[in-house]
Amino acid sequence: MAGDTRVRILEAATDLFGLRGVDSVSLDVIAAEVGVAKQTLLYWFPSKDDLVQAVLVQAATQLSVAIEAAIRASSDDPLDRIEAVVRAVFRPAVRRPSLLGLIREVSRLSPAVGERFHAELRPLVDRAVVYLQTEMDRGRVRRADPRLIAALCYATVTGIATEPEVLRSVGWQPTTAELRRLRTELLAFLRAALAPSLGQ
Amino acid sequence: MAGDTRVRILEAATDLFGLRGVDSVSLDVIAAEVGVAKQTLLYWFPSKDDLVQAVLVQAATQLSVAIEAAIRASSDDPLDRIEAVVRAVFRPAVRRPSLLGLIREVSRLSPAVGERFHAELRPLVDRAVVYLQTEMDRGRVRRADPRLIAALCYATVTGIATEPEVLRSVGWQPTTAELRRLRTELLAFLRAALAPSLGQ
DNA sequence: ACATCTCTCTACCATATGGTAGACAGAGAT
DNA sequence: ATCTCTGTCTACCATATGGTAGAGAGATGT
Repeated sequence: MAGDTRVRILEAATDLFGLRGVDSVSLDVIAAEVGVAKQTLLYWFPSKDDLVQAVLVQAATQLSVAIEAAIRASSDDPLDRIEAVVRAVFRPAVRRPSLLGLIREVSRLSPAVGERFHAELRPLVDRAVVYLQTEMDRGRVRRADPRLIAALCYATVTGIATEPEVLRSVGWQPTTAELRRLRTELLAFLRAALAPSLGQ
Repeated sequence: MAGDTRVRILEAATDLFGLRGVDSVSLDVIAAEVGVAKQTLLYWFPSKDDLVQAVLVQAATQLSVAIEAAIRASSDDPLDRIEAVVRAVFRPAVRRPSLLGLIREVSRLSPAVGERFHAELRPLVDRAVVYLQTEMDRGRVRRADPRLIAALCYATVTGIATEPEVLRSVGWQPTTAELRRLRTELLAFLRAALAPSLGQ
């Protein structure tokens, strides 16, 4: 069972960190969740910072992979492609609600950890910005600052996926039917926001 | 100077909680920031939970007031009105970046605190949903689920305002000029997302 | 048989944290 | 003058937390 414990620790830590925040989750709690002594955690990850970093890198990798696959599988039309990416992010985010919440934690951690995390995602971001720019030039996406459009799309998706409070405020419930509605509305929202305006 | 200390505690706590998270900020740190003994905090707010609650209620009230004023002062057109609200939220959010970050904390706190916070904002949310519905009926806002549209707008604004990491990822810098650009793009994004589609 | 390596554990420890107890100083009120 | 109330402080405490030291059990290689 080599690595089994390590994997279980990573999964539990991902959920707990993403759900309740890194600082609010103690090593004891994670250990209890995994069903192991705290020492075992510190054997696999020499310090809490190491564990946090490993969790973040793993999350970044998972998202990257899902997104890359969605891009390759999608059609040529930019709005379809963006929809495919959103769907790809939405799926793991729903199966594991802590995933995106985790990313919000980055801003609170040490700059070093944040830097490592960014390095992991940088190529993806850069490509997205370049892609948006070319599609704007071709008139298939509303002309705007591609950097900020990328950030806004990300903020919308992450925001809606990580703020259960907001959805609760408007009477939304986390059922499958409601979830599908939410995804549909999210996609329509983004399509409208990105569609080229008529005067070009 | 009655209440002066109390106010200073509230302000420091708002900033620190919003910036670094409730659990990561100790009473000692807040006390040091205010320049006062920890005991003085516990004199004004009997426990940390009480302080958290007070901070949240104050933030909710501030936002409510700013939004109400913006609504009253705005024109009849729904997109203009929404723009006015966004500007109203954007201003305090920029002056005090911790304000919106604080709201994200709600989901992590005890349900009781969350409930109290929601009660404060509920009327505002309900009115927004009703308003969106009527404007959709009048054909001045893209037809969709008004509850989810409200949540999506909120997620977009909050997301972009509270995720400096994302903006940094795309090379954005927090200068005044860039800030204006961001606000402009955000408003254009929301306008596009909310404008009625042409086939009605 | 022995040594080594891997993995998990129990037993501690130093520090930080939320909170209690109570002293002390100043301002009115009587 | 003394009592009381308000606001701030110092001294302390119980607990939780990240981390260290090192032992024990089982597998593996020689």
